[in-house]
Amino acid sequence: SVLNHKQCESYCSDLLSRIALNDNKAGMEGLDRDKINKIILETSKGSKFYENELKKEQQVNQRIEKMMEQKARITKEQLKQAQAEVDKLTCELERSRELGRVIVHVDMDAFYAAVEMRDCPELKDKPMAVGSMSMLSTSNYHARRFGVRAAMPGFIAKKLCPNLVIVPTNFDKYRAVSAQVREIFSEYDPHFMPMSLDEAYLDITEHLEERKHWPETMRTYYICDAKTGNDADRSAAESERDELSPVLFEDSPSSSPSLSGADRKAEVFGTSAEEAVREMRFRIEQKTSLTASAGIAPNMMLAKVCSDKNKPNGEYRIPPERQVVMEFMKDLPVRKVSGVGKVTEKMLAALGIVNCDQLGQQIALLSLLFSGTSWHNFLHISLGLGSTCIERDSERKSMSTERTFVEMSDAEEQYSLCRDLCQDLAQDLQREGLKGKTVTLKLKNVKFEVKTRAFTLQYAVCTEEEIFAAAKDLLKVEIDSVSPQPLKLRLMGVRVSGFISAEDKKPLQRSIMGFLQKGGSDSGSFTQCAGSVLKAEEDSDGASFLKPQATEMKVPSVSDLSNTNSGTDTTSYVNKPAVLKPSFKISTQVLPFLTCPVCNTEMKDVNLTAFNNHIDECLKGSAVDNEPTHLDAPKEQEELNRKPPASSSESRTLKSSSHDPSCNEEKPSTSISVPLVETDEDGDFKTPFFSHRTKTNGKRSVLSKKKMPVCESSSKASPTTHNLEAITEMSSDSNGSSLTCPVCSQPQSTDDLALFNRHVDMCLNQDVLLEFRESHPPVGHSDEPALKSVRGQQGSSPLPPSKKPKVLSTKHTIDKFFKGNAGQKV
DNA sequence: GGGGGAAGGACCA
DNA sequence: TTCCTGGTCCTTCCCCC
Repeated sequence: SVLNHKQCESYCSDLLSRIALNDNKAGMEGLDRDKINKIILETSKGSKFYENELKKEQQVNQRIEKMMEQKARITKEQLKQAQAEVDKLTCELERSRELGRVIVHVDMDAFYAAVEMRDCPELKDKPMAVGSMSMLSTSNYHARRFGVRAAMPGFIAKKLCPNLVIVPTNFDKYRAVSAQVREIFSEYDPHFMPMSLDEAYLDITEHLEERKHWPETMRTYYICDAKTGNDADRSAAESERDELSPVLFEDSPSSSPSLSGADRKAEVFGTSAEEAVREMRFRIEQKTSLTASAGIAPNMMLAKVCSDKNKPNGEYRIPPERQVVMEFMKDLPVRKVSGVGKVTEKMLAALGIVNCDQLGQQIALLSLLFSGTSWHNFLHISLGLGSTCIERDSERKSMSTERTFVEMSDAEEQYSLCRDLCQDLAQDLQREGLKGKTVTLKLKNVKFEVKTRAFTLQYAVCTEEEIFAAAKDLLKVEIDSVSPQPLKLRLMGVRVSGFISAEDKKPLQRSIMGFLQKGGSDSGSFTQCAGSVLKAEEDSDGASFLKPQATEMKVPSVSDLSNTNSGTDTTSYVNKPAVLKPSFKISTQVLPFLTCPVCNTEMKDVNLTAFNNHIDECLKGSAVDNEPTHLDAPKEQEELNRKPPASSSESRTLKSSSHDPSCNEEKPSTSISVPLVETDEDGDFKTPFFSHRTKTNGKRSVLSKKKMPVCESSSKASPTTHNLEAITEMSSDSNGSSLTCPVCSQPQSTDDLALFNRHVDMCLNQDVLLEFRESHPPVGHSDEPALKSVRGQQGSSPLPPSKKPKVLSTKHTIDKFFKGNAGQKV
């Protein structure tokens, strides 16, 4: 109501250019676009989706404006220079033009729809689509006449075509048909490149060479007879299909024109490329009752364009002659070329470029307006050049899973979904034997705004727990960023990328467990990264007991490690047993013997809780109890589950982790013993497994740098938790001017915290640590961050050598922790 | 200041 | 009532040399 006429017009024009009918698809020629667009517009208007599309469109318009301003500043001299460069490059490209390969792009016609029509013949004459009211995957040619096409929401399609039948997708079925088709592809090119279930590139150059010498019998195919041979069991409906593919209309071309005669029994195919491809399509139709279209050309770019030329059930060939290629490209709309989407199309249109001929004429200008990659691509397109080598077995770069749902605002539900996604993804990763270092969380809010948040771990992960540990922290930041408002989501996804190569999977360094088991052989047991942990499980049957503990040990995350149980825990999602499980689990493990890194006492048959307690005692400087106590698992579990009293020394918590809703700040609970916490270069705490940065509301923040609490509940932490704050409290004298070294119990001046830190470092460095460091130079991820957290990074940086700070800064150690947080006490 | 890596957004099929 | 998956490119930022 506030828009004037002109604004309204521009609004509609923006809308249309974005969500209007895209009739760049076979079977959609000559439609009444205005009428269809009006319906789409009316149905979409006012929706959140539409508003977002409009926003995106305005961004594109801004890009175009910027581009036009840039264009206006280009001088004749610049253009001349650019033209010279383009000419030079064109000459080089012409010289290297390769026309010797025969590349085929095969595309099944309306694939999903065709499969459904085949299996349900009554659909054949009706407009139908596959998908749901939310989104359609594809439509048949009847429906396309109404403007119904793939990637259109079902409810809009219904407006366009009220009689539309929407069939749900059945991917198992499509996969099975796809496998049949691929079998045929492999006979023409064993290394064909599938692009999706219904599409593939083939290089049939070698096949054609061989084919030349084939006798006619090898090129003869018999028509499937439903009443004879192997297909005797086929139903009447199936027999009927053979007469006409479900995607074909009565006047559609047949893949085998000569079959229409009286002699329909056999078909002999020639030796040319066209004949070979026609044979392939014939065989596909015989085997699946579905038709395919194909493009034959000297490169992939051209073949792809060609396959669309005579759809459905047709093929088109560009012979390997430069002149013919150039002629073909001349009138080709740029949008027909794979890789040119609606944004690029609009940007080029703003420069008066619609077809490939115009594109070729404007390359010099484009070279001044677009990136090198982009304009080189434009130049290739305008010359009709493309890849002549079908990339085989290219490595997967990422794996992800995402889900769209009705609005979800409840944090607990969101965490639960996040875990489900991680579980699915973990299964997929493990199925393919992949492990990746980067975990990305994708969120789409109810306004359709998409955000991705990622962090890269120090080692590759593949288990649900590991992925979730990272993903939930990313999610937490997003939830917190809008707090106290709820985060309203409509999509969530998790991705793992940065897959490691085979050699990276080798274990590099002993873990803290190996370190603590001084003298014992830890090779093949605990290893430094999750990937290696799994390897250890595979390699060492005898070490199977290590499996859950070793894996789960990696799980603690930022939130696990940065929250001290404040006593008000039950409602918080991070308090779910599933999240805390790792901390519990590890403490129940009983190991043959461990060596205390402080007093160097060897302890036999000790469980980790007892061992932890022992180190606590050592660090407090009190009497060392060399007799390990065994806590039985249920008792320990009970203790760990118990809420710590506000001020009590009775409860012994190995490490607690919770989120206190009353406190907005994070509180790290940094146990000195087993739970793994390390500092980053600045001495701030971070999760032991990764550091990451993320951007929230345009401002970068470092998730790992969770500042110490200015939170009332911090003082309520159980003293037996032994976080650094507690140690400070215990160690500092009454006037706060000195600290007692937790190792040697000697008072040290705090005038220079760096010196104090160095002193603690020296104490800890002695004996076991020194020996360990000498025998285990830091490589990649270290599993001893718990110790590092109190002694700084000196000599034990988890960073690879290249990233190690040259100067051992005083910043990144305990002093900063004291200054920044418990600093007031100091 | 440049190179390289990470993160995040956008585009495309 | 507007999908899912995966690849690529570009920009920005930061660290390191």
